[in-house]
Amino acid sequence: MAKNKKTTIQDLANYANVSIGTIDRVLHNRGKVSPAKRKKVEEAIEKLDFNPNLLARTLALGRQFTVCSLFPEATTSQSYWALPKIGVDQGVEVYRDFGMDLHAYEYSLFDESSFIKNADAILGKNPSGVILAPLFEKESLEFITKLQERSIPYVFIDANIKNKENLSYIGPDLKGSGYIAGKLLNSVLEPSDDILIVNMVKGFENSAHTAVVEKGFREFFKSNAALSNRKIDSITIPSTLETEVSRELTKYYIKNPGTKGVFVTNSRAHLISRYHALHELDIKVVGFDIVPGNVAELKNGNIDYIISQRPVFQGVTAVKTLFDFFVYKKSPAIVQYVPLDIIIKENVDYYINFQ
Amino acid sequence: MAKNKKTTIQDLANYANVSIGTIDRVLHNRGKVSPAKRKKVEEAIEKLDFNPNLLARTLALGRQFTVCSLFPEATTSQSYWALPKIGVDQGVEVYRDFGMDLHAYEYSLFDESSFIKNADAILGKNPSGVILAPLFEKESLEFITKLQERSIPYVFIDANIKNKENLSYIGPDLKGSGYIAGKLLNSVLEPSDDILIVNMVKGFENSAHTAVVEKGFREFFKSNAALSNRKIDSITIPSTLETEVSRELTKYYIKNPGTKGVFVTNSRAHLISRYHALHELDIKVVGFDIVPGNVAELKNGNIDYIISQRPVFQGVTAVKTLFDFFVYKKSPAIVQYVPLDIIIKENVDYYINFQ
DNA sequence: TTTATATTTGTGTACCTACACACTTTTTTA
DNA sequence: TAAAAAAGTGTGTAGGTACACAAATATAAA
Repeated sequence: MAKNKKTTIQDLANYANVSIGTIDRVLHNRGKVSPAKRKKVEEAIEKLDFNPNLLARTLALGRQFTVCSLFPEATTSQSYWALPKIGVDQGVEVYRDFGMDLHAYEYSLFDESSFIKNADAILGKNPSGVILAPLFEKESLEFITKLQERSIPYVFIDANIKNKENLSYIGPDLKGSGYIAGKLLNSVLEPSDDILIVNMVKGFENSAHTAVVEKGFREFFKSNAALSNRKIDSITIPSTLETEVSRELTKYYIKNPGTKGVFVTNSRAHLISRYHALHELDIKVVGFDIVPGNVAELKNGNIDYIISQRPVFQGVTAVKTLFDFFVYKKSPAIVQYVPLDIIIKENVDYYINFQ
Repeated sequence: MAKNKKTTIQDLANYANVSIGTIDRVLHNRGKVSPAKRKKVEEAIEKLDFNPNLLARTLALGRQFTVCSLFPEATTSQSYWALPKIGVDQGVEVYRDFGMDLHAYEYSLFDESSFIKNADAILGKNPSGVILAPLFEKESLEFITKLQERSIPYVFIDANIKNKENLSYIGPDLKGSGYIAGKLLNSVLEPSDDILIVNMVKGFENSAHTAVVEKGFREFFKSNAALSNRKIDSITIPSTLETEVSRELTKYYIKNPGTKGVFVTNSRAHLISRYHALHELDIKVVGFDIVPGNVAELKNGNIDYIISQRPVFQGVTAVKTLFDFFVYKKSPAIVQYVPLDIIIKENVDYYINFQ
């Protein structure tokens, strides 16, 4: 053991009777060392339990890591996409003194060309790494092709495109999240109650995403014969405007008065539950993510369960993944599923206070 | 802005036409600077947006932080106390190059004198800070008195002693955790079903702890008139041995056949649910913590809900709290409640894979 | 005005690593 | 065998900060 003080390269040099230059050549396999001395040095490394000091190394190398993020724009501080951004900022803050540096870019979900424009801007920066939320599949593919040409590593966050050369995907297991939603909604319904799945799509978001969530949801009910003869409809509302949402829901509920549970496949459940409250409908709601709107509705009882996919943590993890790759050359797991937190009125505050 | 390269003290010196020595005196309020130069330097700090480089500072100071932890012993790698330990190890690993250094001590829950012995050993080390799980209240009070005499900062983890000079408490809101357990158990029971609360106490653990959890649990049922006429008993089993547990449960269940739900106030729910499975009893179980025994029982359906108080995260947070205090002189919140995660069969794996 | 004292300011070194460069020793080739 | 090439080894410096110490300047006392 003998780890009173940390072993330095000078300690190694003293032990092996060589200069620190030779130590360095051995450590970094830069050749030009006689077998005899190399052996002595390796013995020293072993005996003195040497670990390079990351601080001194970072300082000596003076490297700079520029990371670019490309996310959908957070229209207000209330919206979901504000959260991963906060996480990325937090992560970069931690590694700032290690030379990490962030340029955040945003694209509009209503405008593919804004994605392309920002992607090009990122390429112009020639970053060390990229964090991408690939909600536009086609444009994302073009972008990552160019990243690969330039050997710029990238991670996907929140949404995944499979079988690509991304370093890692950091986000939820979409199918699993739907399955859990199914279990939760089922737990607050009677066996005969009908269910509605609402896909509320904003702009040109990739709908393959919500399709997987829906599939997981339906799978829960299929997995249990006793539950599988319940009616489960799904509708897509191509807007987040109150009037549009209101009209679509009214249209549906008038035709389907047996609906007792709603599953909203993204973070906009509060738009639905507010409608229910307004029209005094006793319908259970399960949705995603701890955004302010959902929290308020959860607390006043209009939403029953929120599933959180830890958006802040996703951002932090994405940054950490890139850093570990740059500095420690550590290859991350290709898929890093975040925990899916089950949030109810009674535990939501603990989550809010800790992010 | 102009943050192309980070501002260094040399940059400040150039801007203010002084030496870096003077810069340092201003930065650290070491006096002996003429008002004129001080003003110029302060202007430089402002204009150039200077932030000291933590790496270089740490290297220059060469400080060493010795942290000692004092936890109950983890009898096997399966037991709860293995988890906070893992967290502490992870945290210390992060800050190792910043001079942080850990000595972990353990005490037996069956032997107060082992607590005293280890506490004395820690005092002998004269650490920079201490992480304490104060499960023996009296002995803990004596220990922290001595820590205070020596001005050694300490944090409580997992269990709290209120109104002490601890830097912070990092752990669950015990009352809230009981309340949530009540809500969860209620959600899987019929209104007329009876409930049993099991306090399984090992050694001389502080039972005030479980009393608070039980109080929170009962409060849930009191808060709702419709639920408050259900029978809720509680028993204390002063052992974790299978034969003891078995005898106590048999005794109770024979006299109380209406029992349909059990709440176990600590991490030993699997001992109860195994008994249920063995005796083919259809009794719902809610307990705490993702220990291997509970995970297995959750997966095979004998436990319905596990509430996790993020033990690993508690350890990490405790270390981070001390580090921030040492290095940034940042005073933490006196109470840092960890999120209370609701774990079911369907989401448990995400939690396991991420710790 | 000179000396003594206090105040202010600058310099050098340590912390640890990485790498360029220079120097020394050995081996190869003419 | 001398010169050239190759291999092996050591030195110096940068990177940013903190602090001891030296130096310079200003103020007070004689």
